[in-house]
Amino acid sequence: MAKPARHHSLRRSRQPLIAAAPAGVAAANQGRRPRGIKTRGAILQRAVNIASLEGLEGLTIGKLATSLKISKSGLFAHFGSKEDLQCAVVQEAGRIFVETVIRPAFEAHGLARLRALCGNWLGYAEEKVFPGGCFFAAASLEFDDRPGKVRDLIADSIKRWLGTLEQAVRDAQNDGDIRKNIVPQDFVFEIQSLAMGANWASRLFRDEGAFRRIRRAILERIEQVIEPHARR
Amino acid sequence: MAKPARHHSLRRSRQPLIAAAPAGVAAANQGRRPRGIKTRGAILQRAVNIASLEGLEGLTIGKLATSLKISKSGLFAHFGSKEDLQCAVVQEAGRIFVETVIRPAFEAHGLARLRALCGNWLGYAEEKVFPGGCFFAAASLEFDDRPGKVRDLIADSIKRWLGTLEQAVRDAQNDGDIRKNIVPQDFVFEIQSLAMGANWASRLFRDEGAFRRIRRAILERIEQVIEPHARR
DNA sequence: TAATAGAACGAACGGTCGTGCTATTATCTC
DNA sequence: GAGATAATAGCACGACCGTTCGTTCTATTA
Repeated sequence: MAKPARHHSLRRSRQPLIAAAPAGVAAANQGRRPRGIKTRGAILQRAVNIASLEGLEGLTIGKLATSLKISKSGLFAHFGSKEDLQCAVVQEAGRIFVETVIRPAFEAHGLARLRALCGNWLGYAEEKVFPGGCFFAAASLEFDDRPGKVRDLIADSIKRWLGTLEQAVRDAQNDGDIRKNIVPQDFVFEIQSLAMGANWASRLFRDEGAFRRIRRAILERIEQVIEPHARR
Repeated sequence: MAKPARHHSLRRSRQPLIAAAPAGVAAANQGRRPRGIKTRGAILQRAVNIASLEGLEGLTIGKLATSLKISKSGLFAHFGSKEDLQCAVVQEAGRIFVETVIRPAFEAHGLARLRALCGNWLGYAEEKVFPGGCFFAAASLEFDDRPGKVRDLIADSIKRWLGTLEQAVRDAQNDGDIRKNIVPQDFVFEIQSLAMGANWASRLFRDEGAFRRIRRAILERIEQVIEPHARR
């Protein structure tokens, strides 16, 4: 056990996942790169969708290869181990999350950004950017008891997301839009819990009304903590 | 595929799971019954704990048998299929949930019952009645995309739990303790989301403070909807 | 045109999964 | 006690898992 794990693990594209934004076009889809990188991108795209439905452990290399009509070994060579594949999937999901939820909200600031972040998240979960609902909600509950690289990656990604929300709350407080006695961490945690609950109920009960109800609940909760002059 | 699944599925102890309460002692642990029923009880007890950590799919018959020092086939004979084992595990978890969270709260009524239900749930999740946190939170997210008996059982169990909460809200409204303009379903949904968020964060971030913060948030939320005379 | 490196393949490995058959043991009834 | 019945063990199965290997195809470079 504990193989040396040499192999030709390509290990390209180590972007910081949530920070800074790589500026240019998406990633790994422009044709003027070694051939395999396009394949890797296609693999990841499919893998993220499957994993959001079946879980990161239920995503098997054999089924993934079959569904892409390539050989198991050819696919495997792109990653080197199942754990590395899972890590790559988490990073890819994080990239999509940033592009869908976070970056568009960064055109606004303070309270408006907070509202945009919440709205984008609900849209992202409701419109099924991933067919299995919020990827990180599923993945975090699946891996919360399994120590390792995958779990750490998931926890870090979610921590960064919560940090982004908290910073928006702090900015809004500095702008005088949110009451100063609100503890950003606690407040963000409440909102995030409501959002996860919407994701949960909509999937388990096939209750699409969950998003509508939770959207209202979150907006109300935000109303409660903002200064009168910032009310809508 | 689609095996006939005849087999000798014993199928004892089909209690209604959450309704009515079977009155007498717990279940299947008193010695004056056929011997196998004690074994079955011991299997389920261990299975529930493993499943709460590894998931209902990660719970394998081989590992379960090994950890109980009995043979795979001997264990298997008690259930007849993995799906039936999973169903039995869900029902056993439901039984424990009822005993831990619901029944004690039924000594109170209306608003007091609602407060007890919420408090008991937070205690149940925080004190790790199941080592993997709330069993149903994990199971529901694992199975929300897999149609079948197991999923239906999980969804029904959770629906009954939410129904119990909603009835407590309605009773409190009839007592004049909770404002009449509150929609029980929406309100229960908010509270439940907060509770699930606490379970989620405490596990993913090993953040035990999550329960303290969410307990306060839930109590505050209840305060907001009760009539002044019922305030604490 | 020849040499080379990357990408994909098919086959196979050891292991574990759920499941089924058959034999053995323990328990209960007479 | 003997016989019936329930409970458990042993063993084997086919399927699929992640992984490794050697080979072949393809495209760029010399």
